[in-house]
Amino acid sequence: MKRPTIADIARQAGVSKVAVSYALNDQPGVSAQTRARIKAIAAEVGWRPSSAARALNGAQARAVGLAVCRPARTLSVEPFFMELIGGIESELAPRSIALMLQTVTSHDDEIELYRRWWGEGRVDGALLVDLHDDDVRVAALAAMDLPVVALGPPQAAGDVPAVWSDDGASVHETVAYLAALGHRAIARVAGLPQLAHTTVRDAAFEESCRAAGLPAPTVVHTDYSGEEGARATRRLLIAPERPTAIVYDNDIMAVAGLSVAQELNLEVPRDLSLVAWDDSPFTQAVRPQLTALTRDIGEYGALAARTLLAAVGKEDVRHSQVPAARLLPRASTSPPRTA
Amino acid sequence: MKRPTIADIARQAGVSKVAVSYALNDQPGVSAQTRARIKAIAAEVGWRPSSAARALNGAQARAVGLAVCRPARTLSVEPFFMELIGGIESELAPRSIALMLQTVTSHDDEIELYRRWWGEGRVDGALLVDLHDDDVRVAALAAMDLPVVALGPPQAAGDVPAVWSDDGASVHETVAYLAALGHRAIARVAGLPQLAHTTVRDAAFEESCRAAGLPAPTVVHTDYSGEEGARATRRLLIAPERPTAIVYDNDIMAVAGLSVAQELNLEVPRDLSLVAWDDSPFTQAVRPQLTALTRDIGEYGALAARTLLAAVGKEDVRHSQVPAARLLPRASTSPPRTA
DNA sequence: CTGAGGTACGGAACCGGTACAGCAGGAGGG
DNA sequence: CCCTCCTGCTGTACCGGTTCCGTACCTCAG
Repeated sequence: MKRPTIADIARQAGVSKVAVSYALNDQPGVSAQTRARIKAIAAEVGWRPSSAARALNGAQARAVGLAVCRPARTLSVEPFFMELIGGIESELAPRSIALMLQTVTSHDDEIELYRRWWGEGRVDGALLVDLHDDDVRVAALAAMDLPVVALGPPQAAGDVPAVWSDDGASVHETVAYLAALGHRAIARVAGLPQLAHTTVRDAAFEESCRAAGLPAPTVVHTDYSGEEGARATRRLLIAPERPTAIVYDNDIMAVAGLSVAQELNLEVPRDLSLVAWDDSPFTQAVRPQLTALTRDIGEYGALAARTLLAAVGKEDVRHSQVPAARLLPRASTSPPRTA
Repeated sequence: MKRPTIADIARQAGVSKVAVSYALNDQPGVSAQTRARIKAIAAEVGWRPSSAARALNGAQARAVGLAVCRPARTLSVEPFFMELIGGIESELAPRSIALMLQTVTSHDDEIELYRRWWGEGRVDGALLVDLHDDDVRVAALAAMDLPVVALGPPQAAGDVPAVWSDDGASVHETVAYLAALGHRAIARVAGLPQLAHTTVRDAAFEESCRAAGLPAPTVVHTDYSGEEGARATRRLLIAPERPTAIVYDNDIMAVAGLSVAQELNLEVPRDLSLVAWDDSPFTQAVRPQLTALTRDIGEYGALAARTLLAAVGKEDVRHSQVPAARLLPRASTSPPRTA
């Protein structure tokens, strides 16, 4: 028993395929009575429109693509992605639009994947994540007329509409707060240096320190993993002039950093203040609970999805912003002992 | 400028559409010379096969579906899902098969979603996760002839082929280990009681304690969140007969439990031993590092994907197993003080 | 009673591929 | 030299919808 088609329904109802098509799509051209009869039959036999047949007539694919350029097995290191996907889904699911997810290993592969998806008519648009400085994907995607929305700072997105949050403001708030507490030596354990938002945060960090009259900060770049976060922290803490506060680019490195501090017999926050970028259940699960830069990642994804759908709908789409991450002071920050 | 079709290529090459189709699909029926010419033209104009047109001819959708029945915004609480998806992708991506991901809020919605995806020809098969006892989805999916593979214990999967790991063996190993250390009062902070693997672990836990000659264990069920993990731990530790060891059903609750113990001035592992189910960067980031039940979640997803692809290919598919989670002792377990 | 206009429906073409039968022309065997 | 087989290609139908256009019928105004 194969899937029923509108031809089957037409035969049962004693009308033409066309009448069935009109009836099921609520288009004028059939009487209310016939429409009801056809709909009843369609419901009874469990008819579903073939997405392939629809797409063939130039209709939309009702799916958007998301390629993630990270090793398939290390997607999990940050809760960030699942939260983002959750937010995206919260906009797509009610509209019955699916998310096509695929991991790739290089930007070239990613471009090729989008080209294929778009060429094959499998997606109506795409989301670009992990924006790099001078990102090769931006120009490539713009050139292929695929509706795209980038998640990241506008200056890295070129002509592609970007959804972003003002990380610079968050950095400034954090540095100003630490400076007000009396910290002068503030270090930063940053993420991958080629990511555009890392560059933005790096620059803002330096600028904020200068504005607060602090010496230039030490910045260590990592791959976001707990191990590298721990190693960076160790390096910072055994240096002759060790910082009294460290700001981490994600939650897992901050937790790892806390352990290293305890390992070195430093008391947090008395001997060392810690700030985590991105709040998560883990920042609250450890003791002391970590001061964190919190933002609504779900809303970030949701706004990106809404923006993309607008772009798919041929609307003129501009950059749009979600609120910057807010500093949420907890027990891991205090005035430094020497202050 | 719209997408080129095989008709365009046929015109340029001066042959029929059919010849082009044969040439591009490496089917016999055209000379090597013509084939090369056609392929050159196709590459030049950037032709891609329309997935819609192919699907219309009964071909496959080259996509599999995964619906997750959890609130969209709380997908992130466990790294588990991203690791699983990473593993699934590692099998799908090389075959150019996409993963359709959608979150739903009820099992009825989930069934309806699969019915739609399948009816619309958008997916070739589906993965079933978070298996419940007496899961309504199992029978519903089996009835609609959609190739399905369930991730969970076979006894909950009914006629659907399951990919599973022997949680009972892992529980047994853990309890035997704790008993050997001298623990007698072992408690368990479990996940959602309606999940099939929770039931399996609950039963195995009780059975293992009996086998080791220990009193019946206290089991507290939670929603996997850090807050509930903390509350459960607090309740266990302030009870008159408090346990000397606690086994948690995920990593985040274990980390939260560790904090609660420290809050109550209990030293881990001297006063309390802790075991986390599922290893993650966080179990190693806290001090003491947590003894964990570790398994290759990526391989779990990969095996599920391979099994599903076999089922899609009409192969006769049976239950298959990944290795059970192995106990990895770290610093959070030791003999109890009184022993 | 006639013609205009609206309603309800049917016929045919089309979207972009694939499957299958048919048909030239050349090679090879008897 | 004729018949068969193989090669290389074409024509046509088809998948399951949508859209354009045509047409029969009914209603109502003039």
